[in-house]
Amino acid sequence: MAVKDLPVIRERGVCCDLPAVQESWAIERAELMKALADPTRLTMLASLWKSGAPICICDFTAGLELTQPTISHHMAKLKEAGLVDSEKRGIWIYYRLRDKLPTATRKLLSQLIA
Amino acid sequence: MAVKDLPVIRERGVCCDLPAVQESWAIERAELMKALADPTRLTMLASLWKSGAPICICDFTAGLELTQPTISHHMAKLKEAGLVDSEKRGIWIYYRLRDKLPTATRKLLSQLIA
DNA sequence: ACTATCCATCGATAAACATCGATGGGTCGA
DNA sequence: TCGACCCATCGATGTTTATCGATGGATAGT
Repeated sequence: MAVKDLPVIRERGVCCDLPAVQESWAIERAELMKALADPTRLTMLASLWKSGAPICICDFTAGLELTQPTISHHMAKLKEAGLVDSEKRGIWIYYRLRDKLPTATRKLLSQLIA
Repeated sequence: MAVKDLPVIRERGVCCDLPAVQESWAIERAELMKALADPTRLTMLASLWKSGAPICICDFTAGLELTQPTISHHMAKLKEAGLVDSEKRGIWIYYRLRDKLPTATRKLLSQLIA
C-alpha cells in the first residue's frame, strides 16, 4: 500500500491513522509472551505438549543441563502463567499442560509448537 | 491420561519419556517471544497489523506515553527481530510489517493479534 | 528413628532490559 | 545560512531476570 503524501503541517501524530489497541490486551499478552520467552521453558512446554501426558520434573532436571533450583524456577514461571498444573505422586511431582487453557492460548501454543 | 506407577529404583530421569525437542528451535522461538514480550512492542505490532499500511514512527511517539528514545528503542527491537521494515520519506520514517515474514511467524502473529 | 532423595524456597550475583536525558546527523522551510 | 524538527544513538540508572549454592519440609526405604 502506498504511503500518503507528507502532511503540510509538520507536527507529530498527524501522519497516519493509528489503529486503537486495547492496553489491557497488550499487557496480558505480553505477560504470556514473557512466560514463553525462554528456551528452557519452551522446551518444557513442547515436551509436555508432545507427550500429552504428565512428566515428572525429575526428568527435566536430569535431561536439561541446568541445576535443580533453576529447573524448578522455570516450571514455577509456567505455572504462574497458568500454562501447567502440578500433581504430587509419592516423592515425585508431575507437571502437565493445564486442562482448561483459554482457547486463544491453546491455539497459540499449537501454532508455536506443532 | 494416567500417570505411570512409580518406578522401583529411585533415580532421576527414569520416570517418563521426555519427548525430544530441538535446541535450535527453542532458542530461535524464544528470540521471537522476547521481541513480543513487551506491551509497547505488542501495541506497535498490532497497530501495524491492523492498519495494513506503513505508519510514521512520529505517530507512535505522539500516541504512546513514552519518550522518543524509548519508542525508537522498541521499534529497533522489532526490526532486529525481522518483524518490521522501515522506509525514510522526507523527514519522517515509516515502519511497516515486513513483507516476507516466515509463514510460521505470520500465523503466530495472526493468532496473537486477530 | 535414621538416612536418602525429591522438590520448593531463600539469598546472592551477574546479565539483560526498559527508560530517560543529552547529543548529533539529516531534512526542510525561512 | 540559519533555525526547527525528525530520529537514531550514546551513556547512565533502576528494575527485572536467570542462575546457582544452601536450606528445609516431605516422603519413602532400612
